[in-house]
Amino acid sequence: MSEKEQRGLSNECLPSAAEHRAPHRRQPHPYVAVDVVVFALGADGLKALLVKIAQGPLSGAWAFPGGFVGLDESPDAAAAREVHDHTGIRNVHLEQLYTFGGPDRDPRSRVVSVAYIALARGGERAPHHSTKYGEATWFAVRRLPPLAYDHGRIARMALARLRAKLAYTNIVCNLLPPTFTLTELQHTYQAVLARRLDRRNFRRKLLALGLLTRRPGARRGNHRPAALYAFRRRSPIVISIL
Amino acid sequence: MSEKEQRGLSNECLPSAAEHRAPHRRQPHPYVAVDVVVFALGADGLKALLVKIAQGPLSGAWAFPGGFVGLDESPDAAAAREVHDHTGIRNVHLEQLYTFGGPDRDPRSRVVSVAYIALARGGERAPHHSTKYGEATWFAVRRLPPLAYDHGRIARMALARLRAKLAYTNIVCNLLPPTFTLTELQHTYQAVLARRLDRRNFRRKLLALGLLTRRPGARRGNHRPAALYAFRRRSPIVISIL
DNA sequence: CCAAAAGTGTTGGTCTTACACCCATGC
DNA sequence: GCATGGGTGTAAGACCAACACTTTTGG
Repeated sequence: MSEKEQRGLSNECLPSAAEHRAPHRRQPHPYVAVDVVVFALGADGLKALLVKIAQGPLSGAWAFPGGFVGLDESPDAAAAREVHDHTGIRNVHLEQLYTFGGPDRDPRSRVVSVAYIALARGGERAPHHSTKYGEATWFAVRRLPPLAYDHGRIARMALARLRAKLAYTNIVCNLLPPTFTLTELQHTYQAVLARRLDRRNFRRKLLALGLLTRRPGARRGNHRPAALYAFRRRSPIVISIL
Repeated sequence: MSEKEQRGLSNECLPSAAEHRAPHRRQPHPYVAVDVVVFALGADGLKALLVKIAQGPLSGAWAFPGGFVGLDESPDAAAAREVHDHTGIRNVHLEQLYTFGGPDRDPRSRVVSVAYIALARGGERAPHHSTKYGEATWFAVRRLPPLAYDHGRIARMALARLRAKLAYTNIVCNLLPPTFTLTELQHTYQAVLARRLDRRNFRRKLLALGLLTRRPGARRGNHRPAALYAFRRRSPIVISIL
């Protein structure tokens, strides 16, 4: 994810180089921010983390965690920092969602915001509450409150992207613990997709893909123990899963 | 860390809390630019527009057209402006590709760049040459020269995205004139995908989808006239095509 | 022995792929 | 009449969706 893009030295040689070479130097220009949609599995379905805006005219409204991109950090790093600050989680899976930059997103100042999706492994955790960060809470994605700014749009796009990628990547491994049962895997799919899948077809398909490997031991509960599996590879793979 | 300071005081948590703090804080922050990969159909396959960097250490190198995003325009508008300035084309199909923003892309000024894909209808046109913009040329995507900055990466990502979207959207309509023959449509797919498709299967599949409508008349050449078709809708549709 | 979840196969329909021949036209 | 691209059908295999019963365990 880290975009170490070497634009090179004087980037003002961008394609349209000449145009902005000197002229735009030192002129007011948009701020750059990130907004992060952090998804996690809760007991009752897929959750997303929201924070309550503490100041300004929109105080009290809910929004996704986010903040400015510093001069010396990439948007990816800024997104990772935001996730860590709000959840304490490091090494979440992060991927860029879309960049929103309309001049009227926020009437008070021009902000171009790079939205990210983050997937937190192993279910929701207690978010960090503090005066610094204000109230933060996990909401069921099906019952999000009204969101500030254009975050409603971000929410819809994030969920659509996540659902789409479930079908053709191994992205789901970022929502699961290292080992899991096939039923847990299926429940994860069902929680994200918000629809039921046929157990027999699901198991056959997933096993046939060869992405999983059997792990020793079993999950024991009140009933018949379930075999444990893990993803053979956690690096992103593009394959037709569903 | 300077990271924290950059982001402002208390609650950078608010994704946009930061935003309304922005006006009060005047500190250096990254520039925002766009880079546009303009695709068009040429007689011998898919083309992309490149401009030659005229100034700076990389002068002489090729890159995609791009430029800074002004305070009062959206990245989308900036991308459209770039395309128009270099090609004279308005109303191209534009879609966001990815945002690149590593801090070390430019030692002198930090630039976060939003990359776009643009599709020019009706084949390549003579690009605008001028002292302001320098030399601009259409290159076959299979034989792009070495590119400045990380534009090689942008090129690979743009082509991969375009190919992927051919299979599940009606995006191809943005590369074609209003009416076209099925053979022209197939050639467009083949040019982008760089592989051959079976004519009978292709025609059956496309017609079965119901996205096309027959147009009166026929394309006459040296041989049997070909029926003309048009897309029923040009608004983006998500459907499995291939 | 009962409840609850784990585990397993088959079948019918649909979709995909591969492939060969006739048609309409301009020259 | 012939060269060229336009237009059509079919058959075999792969894939997908629907569906019910047996197994294992804890209590």
